[in-house]
Amino acid sequence: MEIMTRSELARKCGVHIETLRYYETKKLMDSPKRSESGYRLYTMADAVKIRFIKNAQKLGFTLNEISDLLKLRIYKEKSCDKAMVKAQEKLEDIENKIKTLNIIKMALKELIKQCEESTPTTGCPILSKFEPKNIL
Amino acid sequence: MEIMTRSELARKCGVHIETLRYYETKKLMDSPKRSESGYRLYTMADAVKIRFIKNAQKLGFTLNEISDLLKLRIYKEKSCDKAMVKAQEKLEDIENKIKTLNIIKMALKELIKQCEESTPTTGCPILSKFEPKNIL
DNA sequence: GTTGACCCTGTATCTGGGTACAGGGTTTAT
DNA sequence: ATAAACCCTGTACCCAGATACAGGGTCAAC
Repeated sequence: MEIMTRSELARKCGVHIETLRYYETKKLMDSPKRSESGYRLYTMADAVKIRFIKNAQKLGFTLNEISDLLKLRIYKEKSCDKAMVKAQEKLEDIENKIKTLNIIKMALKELIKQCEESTPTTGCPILSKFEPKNIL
Repeated sequence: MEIMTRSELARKCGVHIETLRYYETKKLMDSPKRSESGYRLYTMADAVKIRFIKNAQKLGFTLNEISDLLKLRIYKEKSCDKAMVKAQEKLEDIENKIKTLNIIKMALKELIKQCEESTPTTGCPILSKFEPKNIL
């Protein structure tokens, strides 16, 4: 299992076969060695890389950001500071997203509450609340 | 200002001119009346609709979902129940997103903490944490 | 020795939410 | 009366992150 074909690596890592080629064109994976007949030959190092990418995605990093992280991984010396900065930036990013979603959540809850309290004659507050200039 | 041209409506609502045509093809806006020469003629009702769409987007609704909401707006009678169900579904949706982001936030914080505690000899924990099979 | 399961490349398509541009017609101001 | 500033249509392009498909080559099994 040390050397794998494209579909084997894809299955092993739980990704679509075409995703591997996609990552290759995106320069996230480097071009693998080829067999005589041109088949891509992957190793465990490639599996590790895929997991790296997928794990970073789970933390909300985009493929472009992951590309930067992967470059850090190559220059292991002194890369920790940079990786930490990126992690901190991403943390702020995530925290901002959470704040925004909380505002949205409150607005939705308020709408639903008003809707529950409304009388049939006054029309739907949800629909009419969407009409003013600014709701958030 | 009762009757507006495309760029006037766009400016008034703070959207790109082409967005209006885009919404028209997406059936979010109905085709406006035309002048003799074929120019689109918009009214305040269209401005209200754009605001409706933009406000619903702020609450995290997709254009497809907004399309459904707009249909409810037409059949005002008995539409409140349906609108409330959609709002509740969206609320759950938002709450799930917040939960996921909180998990991500915690994972990032943990990584950063480990990074701060690490010694230069052990390598970057952020980068090596991205390698195992499951990090969340 | 042929059938089926792979692999290759290039290109197209998808979702979502737009934006841009070409090639033409119109309106408005000077 | 002509130039700027609009408008029209159709189509292409953008981002991200893939996924699909066509038309061909290869490999392993029976």
